[in-house]
Amino acid sequence: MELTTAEENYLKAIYHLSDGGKKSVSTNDIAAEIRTKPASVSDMLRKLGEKEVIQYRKYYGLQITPLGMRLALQTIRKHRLWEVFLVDKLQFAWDEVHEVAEQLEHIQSPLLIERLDAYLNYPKFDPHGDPIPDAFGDVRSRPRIALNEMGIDQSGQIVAVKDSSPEFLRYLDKVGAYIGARIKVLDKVEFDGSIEILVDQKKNLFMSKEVAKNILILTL
Amino acid sequence: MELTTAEENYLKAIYHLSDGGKKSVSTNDIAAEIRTKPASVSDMLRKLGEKEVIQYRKYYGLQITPLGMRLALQTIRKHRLWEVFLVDKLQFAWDEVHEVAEQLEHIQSPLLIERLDAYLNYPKFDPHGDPIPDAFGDVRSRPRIALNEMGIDQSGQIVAVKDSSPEFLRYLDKVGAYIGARIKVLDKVEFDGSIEILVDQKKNLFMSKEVAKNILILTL
DNA sequence: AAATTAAATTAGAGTTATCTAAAAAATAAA
DNA sequence: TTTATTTTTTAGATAACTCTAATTTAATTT
Repeated sequence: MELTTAEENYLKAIYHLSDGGKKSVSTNDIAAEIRTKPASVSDMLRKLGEKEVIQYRKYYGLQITPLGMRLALQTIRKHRLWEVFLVDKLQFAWDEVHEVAEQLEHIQSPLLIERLDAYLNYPKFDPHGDPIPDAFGDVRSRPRIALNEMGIDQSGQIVAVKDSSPEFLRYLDKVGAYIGARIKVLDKVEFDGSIEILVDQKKNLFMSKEVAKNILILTL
Repeated sequence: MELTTAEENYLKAIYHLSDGGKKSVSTNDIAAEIRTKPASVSDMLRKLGEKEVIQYRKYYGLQITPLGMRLALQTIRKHRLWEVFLVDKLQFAWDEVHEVAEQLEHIQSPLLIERLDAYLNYPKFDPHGDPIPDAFGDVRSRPRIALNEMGIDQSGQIVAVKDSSPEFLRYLDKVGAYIGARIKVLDKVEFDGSIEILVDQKKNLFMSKEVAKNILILTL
């Protein structure tokens, strides 16, 4: 089964929006994610249906097939491995990698990915803390909750971010919140959901709910 | 100036076939090189002419413009840097790199290429001995002649190969002819142009003219 | 110089992916 | 439960790249 670059991008978007096949996804959602028009999405869904990577009944909705799942995970694996390469080997900052990885993920060469994986020492997570599927598509995911859902005095470790936009990542750099940091919730403001945390037992950090929602924590 | 992947491939082919803008190139030659039909080439030449990367007068021929030269060299630079990466870092054999580099060369990211170049320690030649243009498109080319053009008793060093097909490169691996090897011409057969050489002062090697033509030597 | 052959180009059509505008179906509201 | 709204799909165009078949131009041969 061979997918075009566009098809891979749609499938990846569907995988992400459906949270790995769990939630249902709308045509409009996909259009927004891919930054295209709903009409284009409809057309592509028909094609993806014909290729049997999704099961599609028009007006009703879609479901990723096991084949589609496998292919989506393959693309995600490639994307995240390239991100690790860019950060670990080429000194990219974590907010600079997405766009380039978006291109690199479409390179077709199983040998290349095998070798890259080995060269990087079989990393389990990308620079944003997202798990890298192995060659069989298996994902070692850690149970994690958004920072805004933690209670006062609860402790944990930042393991990933939900939003990977350069704007958000640069903000985190600025305030010193990085993946791996130990944190403890000091206070929560009921009114607006903002939160105060202690980072690495030495630095107080105050942030809005909007920010906290995009920081994922492994609780201790 | 932005070129599509297809345009980059055509421009690269034109650059190679014209020997860097020296020789004239025919529509048929380009079609053969790109493995496409002459009709497609005509169409593309018109487009490349409009984009002013070549000067094109139909039925007469074409000439690369300085702009086209710069863009072609940029693509070649990327191709060869990726080849070095694949061989030096990912343990690819020199006959396995071409196809993958053909894809990687189209990744658009100036930062990526800068960083890759630095990471590889600013290599001057790719695994086949071809010079890598620097960021300004300057090429440090060495004067070199084909092995079949050398005279008896002449010595030199293998610096590059003309043919980069897996078949040819694997043959060279098998007989122990590698880039960097010191060689000396022991005998030449007038009848068929075949040649006998001494490799690294210890190994005798007999080869056809067809093979010798594709081995490039830096004479001492 | 006319006729033949070879090379290059145009015409017309197909594929992939996109769009706008219009129509159809499903959902929400009155 | 009819009406209104939102969502989704189809219809028809466009752009990039390719092809086959037909035509035009250039080069060769007689």
